[in-house]
Amino acid sequence: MDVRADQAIAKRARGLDRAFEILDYLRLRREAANPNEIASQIGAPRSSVYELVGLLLRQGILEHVDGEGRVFLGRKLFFLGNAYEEHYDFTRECDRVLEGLATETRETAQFCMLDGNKYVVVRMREGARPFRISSDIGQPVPIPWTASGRLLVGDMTDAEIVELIPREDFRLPDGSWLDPTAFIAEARTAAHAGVFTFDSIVDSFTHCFAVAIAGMGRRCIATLCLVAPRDDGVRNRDRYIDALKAAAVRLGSIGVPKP
Amino acid sequence: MDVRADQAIAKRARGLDRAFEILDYLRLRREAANPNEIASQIGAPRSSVYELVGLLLRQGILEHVDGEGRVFLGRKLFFLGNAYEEHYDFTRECDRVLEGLATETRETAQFCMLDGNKYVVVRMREGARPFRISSDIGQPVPIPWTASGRLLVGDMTDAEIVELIPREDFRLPDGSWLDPTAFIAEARTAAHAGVFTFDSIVDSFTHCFAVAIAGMGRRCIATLCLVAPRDDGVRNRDRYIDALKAAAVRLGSIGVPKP
DNA sequence: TGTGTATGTCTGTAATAGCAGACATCACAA
DNA sequence: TTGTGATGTCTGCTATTACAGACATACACA
Repeated sequence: MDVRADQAIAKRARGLDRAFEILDYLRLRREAANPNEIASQIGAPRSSVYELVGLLLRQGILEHVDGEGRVFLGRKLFFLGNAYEEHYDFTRECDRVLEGLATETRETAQFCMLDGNKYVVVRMREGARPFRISSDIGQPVPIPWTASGRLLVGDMTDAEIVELIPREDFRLPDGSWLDPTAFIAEARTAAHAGVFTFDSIVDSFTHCFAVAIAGMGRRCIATLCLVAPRDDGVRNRDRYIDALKAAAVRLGSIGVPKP
Repeated sequence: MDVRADQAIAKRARGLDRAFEILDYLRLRREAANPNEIASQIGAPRSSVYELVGLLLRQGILEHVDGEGRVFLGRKLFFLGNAYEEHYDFTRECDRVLEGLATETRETAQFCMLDGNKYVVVRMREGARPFRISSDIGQPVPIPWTASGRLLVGDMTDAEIVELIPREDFRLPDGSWLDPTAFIAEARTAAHAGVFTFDSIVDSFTHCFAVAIAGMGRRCIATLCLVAPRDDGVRNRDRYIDALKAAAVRLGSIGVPKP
């Protein structure tokens, strides 16, 4: 019943890969689940999931969340994540920079990165508007849907870009098809300028501004963005870009491990 | 029957366990390392570590940090840690509370938890003194060495406490031996009062104040602490305890997943 | 009552993962 | 040059594991 008809023979998955599948499933679900449900949702054998969940519980990577059965990400992941954060020491300064951007422009400011082959908002500061614009933190979004996406893949080769981004992610929310070649061309332009702006393609009322933040090795490892109502965006274009570029400079040492 | 001849038979370790051994090693080392060094440091076969590091790199759990070979904790762990943090939503309020405590008392305020069988400072706000007192974030410390330790194990049974804490952790930094029975007695008193204070046993000049923060199910899942010079601690004892208790109330809903 | 679904446990077994160890480099010192 | 240690790759063997599937239980609802 669960035999992948078209594909090759169902291969036996590695425990480690399954384990991280479980963790990622819980992360995106943002809610506890019992092993049974995890198994059915990620399409893994129940007995395997039960065993792995047991192992992960022993490690503190997962935790029992209620009286019965349901588990969620555990404290150990929190500690490991903190160690990453501390090593690449950007959170503190990043929050300050976002604060400054949001105050100065009154628009929503975001710090974004790639998570594997998706774009995610890592940190955000909402603007000072009656109706604020915001996004979900940590929610994966197809790279081609975002201004930052152009910058984040800007230093890859054409082949790397095509290989990284799932083909279906070029299908935009409105149903139209973004030609990968056109996307790559935009990425090249963006990488060269260090900035990319456009009327958002995930809605009809925002204009997005993104600037690149380079890490140690020249690469664009993150972006700073402003999300503005379209008319404001057009009106303040130069000012916003200047503000973003100045902010990016402040975060310039990002990605450099602390001394 | 489980023949637990610990050292006798060289057991073949599970990949998952080894993987988390690697992650924990890097976390505590706080610096990148190459697989060869990791293997020798954690006492694992080189070939196994090379394979596991490869798998973890593919998953984004580890990342190459420099041109060659050396790896450190990866971005995926950061995302997973963030998801934990968001779910148990305490960081933001916690930082505010620490800020308030540090401002009000001018002493160093800390938020502490157990990481497995060790005590760790999770967040900290230094006090407003010419010579500030501080600790390393995330560094494991033997539970019996700390005031918080009494509270954090206060809801376990005697047997659980003895099983949890490695025997050598009852050897205090000054070389003296803390009888586990005495420690457990202190833990009982602390659990009952919800507070524990003492002249620190890791140095000769601080007095520590700790209050319990209870999660959903009555348990003490974290503590708030103040670390003061001894004379100040004695002088302001009641005031500090009141401040901590008030702060703990503000964090009372901690551990409750967001609605 | 039976029937179906959701849950957790336990087993046997083929597939494979962890390991030992050989091999190949490179850097540097003697 | 030779020697020594640190580094990374590769292979084959077998102890272990990921899996299928049986079993057990609890709770629906007809």
